[in-house]
Amino acid sequence: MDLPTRDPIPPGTLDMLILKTLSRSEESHGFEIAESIHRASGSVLRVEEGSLYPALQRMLVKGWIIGEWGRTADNRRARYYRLTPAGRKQLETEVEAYRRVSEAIGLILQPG
Amino acid sequence: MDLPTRDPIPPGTLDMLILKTLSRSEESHGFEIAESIHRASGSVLRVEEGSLYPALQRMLVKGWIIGEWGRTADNRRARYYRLTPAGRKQLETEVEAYRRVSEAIGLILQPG
DNA sequence: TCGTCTAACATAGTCTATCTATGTAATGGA
DNA sequence: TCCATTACATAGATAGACTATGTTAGACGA
Repeated sequence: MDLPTRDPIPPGTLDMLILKTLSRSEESHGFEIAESIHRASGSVLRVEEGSLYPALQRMLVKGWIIGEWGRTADNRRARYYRLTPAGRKQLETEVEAYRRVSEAIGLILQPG
Repeated sequence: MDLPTRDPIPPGTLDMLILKTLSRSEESHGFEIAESIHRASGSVLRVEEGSLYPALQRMLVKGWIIGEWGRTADNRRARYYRLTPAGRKQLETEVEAYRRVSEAIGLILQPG
């Protein structure tokens, strides 16, 4: 029983989580982003690669992030992503909507 | 511009919201459930009929709710649903998972 | 230098769940 | 008799995350 605690990413929140993760690091490559989300969530959430990379592609196309090929510390190829101003704006929008809906659900779940 | 404030139901939460709504009323028919969710959410969330009725069907099949045809106050046909013990258990499970994931996302969204 | 391992990226296809659009039946009122 | 409304129902579209699989290139031991 050493499987790590782990829930799937709720549909609709992945972009927000990636954007938020990028917002607090100068730049990151894919694996770093996934690890970062896992760690920052207290090991509750894990992004699968099959979700992560398509999401990064979509966000590149939308102009929310830019990506540049580079080298990791141990000299491997990796694509480094960073937020654009549009991405920062999008993050704000998504967090706002997330909080609104979250509070609404909280109201419904209240005991009573 | 009198469109009511309204966000879509986040995927994966509809069953929980319906179960919770039923848990606080002896019994309700479909329209009442939808109105109840809308009202209890502070008019933020609205369940579309095309989501509501299929969800009720699924939950009938799973044995989480039972439904009986009856009459509304103004003598219209309506199907009245109520929770089963299994439905009550399911509600607990879903709320627990929802809170766990919610907190995890909250951690990630923390400023810093 | 050979062979294997792994990191990192990529994508096709599937699945789940909500939404839009549409339709039915039944009741009450004009 | 005709129409509006309530309540239920369902087909099809759509979105988004998952599983499964594949590719590439560098690391590293023998």
